[in-house]
Amino acid sequence: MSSPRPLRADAARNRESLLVAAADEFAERGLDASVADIARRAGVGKGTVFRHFATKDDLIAAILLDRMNALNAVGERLLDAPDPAAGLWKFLVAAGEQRQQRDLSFLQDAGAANAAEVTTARTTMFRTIDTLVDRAREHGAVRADITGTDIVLLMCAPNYVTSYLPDASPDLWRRYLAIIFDGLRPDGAHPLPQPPP
Amino acid sequence: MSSPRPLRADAARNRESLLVAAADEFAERGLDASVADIARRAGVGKGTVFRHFATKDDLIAAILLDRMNALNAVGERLLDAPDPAAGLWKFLVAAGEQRQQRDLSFLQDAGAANAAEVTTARTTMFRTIDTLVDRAREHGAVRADITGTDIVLLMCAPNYVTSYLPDASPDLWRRYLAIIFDGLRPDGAHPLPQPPP
DNA sequence: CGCTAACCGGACCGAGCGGTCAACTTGCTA
DNA sequence: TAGCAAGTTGACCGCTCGGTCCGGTTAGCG
Repeated sequence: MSSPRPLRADAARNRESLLVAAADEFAERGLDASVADIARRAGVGKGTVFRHFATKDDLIAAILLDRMNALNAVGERLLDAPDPAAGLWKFLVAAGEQRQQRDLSFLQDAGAANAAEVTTARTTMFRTIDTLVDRAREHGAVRADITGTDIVLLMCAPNYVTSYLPDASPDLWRRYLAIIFDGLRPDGAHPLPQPPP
Repeated sequence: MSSPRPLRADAARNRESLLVAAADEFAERGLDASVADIARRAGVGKGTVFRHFATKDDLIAAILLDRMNALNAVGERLLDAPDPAAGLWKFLVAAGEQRQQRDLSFLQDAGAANAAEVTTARTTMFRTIDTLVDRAREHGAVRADITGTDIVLLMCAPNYVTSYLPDASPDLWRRYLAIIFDGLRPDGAHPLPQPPP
């Protein structure tokens, strides 16, 4: 199901430049960074962008896919960690570091987030996290009333909250990840007012 | 420094319609809801929008101001609550409920967020929260290494994380507020990796 | 080395945006 | 109730955007 013919050398180079230029440009200017600016940053013409990605949404989907696959690789490597609690923690740190380098969370709001490939990558990630959390729970490292979905939602929060303070330490998110992680621990847990989603 | 002449009756009515129509439209379509759509929703012409608010940013600033003032009123009323822990909790719930009704957090990203009036309202809110947190800390209800700024940042998180699940219970944010609040408690707290901002 | 299919670039298009303006309507006051 | 300042309106402007297209360029194979 992949390409019948490999990309020409220059085309492959341009595709890669475009992907990183687009990621940078989106990180700086937000969701409505213009395709023209992305092309300029990559050092190619605007037409080249649309040759590689039929629409702007397709470009966003490709970026999303790259990042999710990277995270999935980390998660799967952590699945058989000796200490499940540390495994979950390391996964959350990896996710935070990815977003520290370039916060592209808002790309999830674009229509591209529903593209088939992105959806399957997301499903894979959800399943990985579910397993990570199950093991940590069995190990007594997280409270009983927490699910994988809870972690999926909460993992984005630390970077989000620090984005309101653009000139703070780039590592500040680690503080809030630690606070939230403390809230996930079994000791001192209070009953939750709402069931998990 | 206020208006030398009161607004005409129909103008005052239109201004109010515009404010709620704009809030609704922004909540539905995000930051780039068009002025034309807002005008249509309010049942007025586009020119009327610009008579009341010189630019789109001014309109956003007016909405922001309304919401912050409402929250400030709640906070100040809670300042002399008998139980400081409950006071802080109630404030966070009020903030969550405001965002549950209409999530307009992204308006903070607009240039309008730096308008003079908005900035002073925000400063007021920060000071109120600082006091709320100080009292709760003295009362032993939150851990010693937490500041008011921490709460300012974290208070937005519960609604944010649930926005990734558009079809979940509208009260789901209360679950995550409770988890985060558990992380703020003194019992079972682990040392934090980063200093407060 | 020469041929050609793949690739590139940027002028161009229509749509939609924020904002302006001059002609028209209406609430308020004397 | 008459007059007018205040308010309203929608056509209009300049601009930027995502996306198209075709003439010129180039990588790679035989």
